[in-house]
Amino acid sequence: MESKEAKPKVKKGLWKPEEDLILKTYVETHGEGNWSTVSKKSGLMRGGKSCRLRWKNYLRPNIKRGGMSQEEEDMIIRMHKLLGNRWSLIAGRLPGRTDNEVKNYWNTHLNKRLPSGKRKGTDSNPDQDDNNTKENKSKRLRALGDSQPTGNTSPIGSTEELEGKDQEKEERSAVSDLWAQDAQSMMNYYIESPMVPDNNGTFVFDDEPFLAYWDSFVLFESVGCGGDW
DNA sequence: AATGCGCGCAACCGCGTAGAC
DNA sequence: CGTCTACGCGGTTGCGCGCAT
Repeated sequence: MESKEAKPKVKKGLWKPEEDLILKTYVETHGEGNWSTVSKKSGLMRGGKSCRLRWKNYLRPNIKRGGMSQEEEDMIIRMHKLLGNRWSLIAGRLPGRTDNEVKNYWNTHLNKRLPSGKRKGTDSNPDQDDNNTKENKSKRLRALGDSQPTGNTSPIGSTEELEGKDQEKEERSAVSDLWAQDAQSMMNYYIESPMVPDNNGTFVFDDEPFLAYWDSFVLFESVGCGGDW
């Protein structure tokens, strides 16, 4: 009974060191992308998603593992207040950190520490709870505009499709207001108490990182979604 | 010393979006 | 223009470890 037609082709579970080595070698040789073919060509019996996740979260160069610094923690909290559960965006501002790690860190360390912290699975910002349902997810993405390096759609592009959709307009307006308020407080915060360079140099939030951090906000504002704060 | 419980982390799953055909 | 495929993101689950009883 071993030769079954429905044998599981895709391996699951924890990655073994040898699997890591295979994947790392393969990606370093052939580059990222085409994850669906990586498993076949490299000999790994893993799904493309699994390979991509493993590379992105653990094998990629410059990955920083281990405890978060106070600055990183503070950054996560403030970014989450601004962005909600936009883990990839938050992680994008933390050099060497991945969205998965940020997400886990939030769920396990930060969420419970906050006054209104919720339990696992309902980790959204209370202020934005209604906005974090799957139903509204795509709406929010369009309204906020994703600053993905892949060059995603402009938030403006979808506005033309909103004819008669007052609900979406209201939502966009509400989001805009929220951003304006929080951006203002963010600006005040960094003006009054700017980040200082970390002792070990792992995290610097002084000049350029600050600008890099703000570029998404500027992008958002510049596309006409926000007011002038 | 053994058992149970809780916590943290790694990985999987489903959905949405973008690009190719 | 419509359909298909691959990629990326966020939510959720399961496993392993450490601590308390």
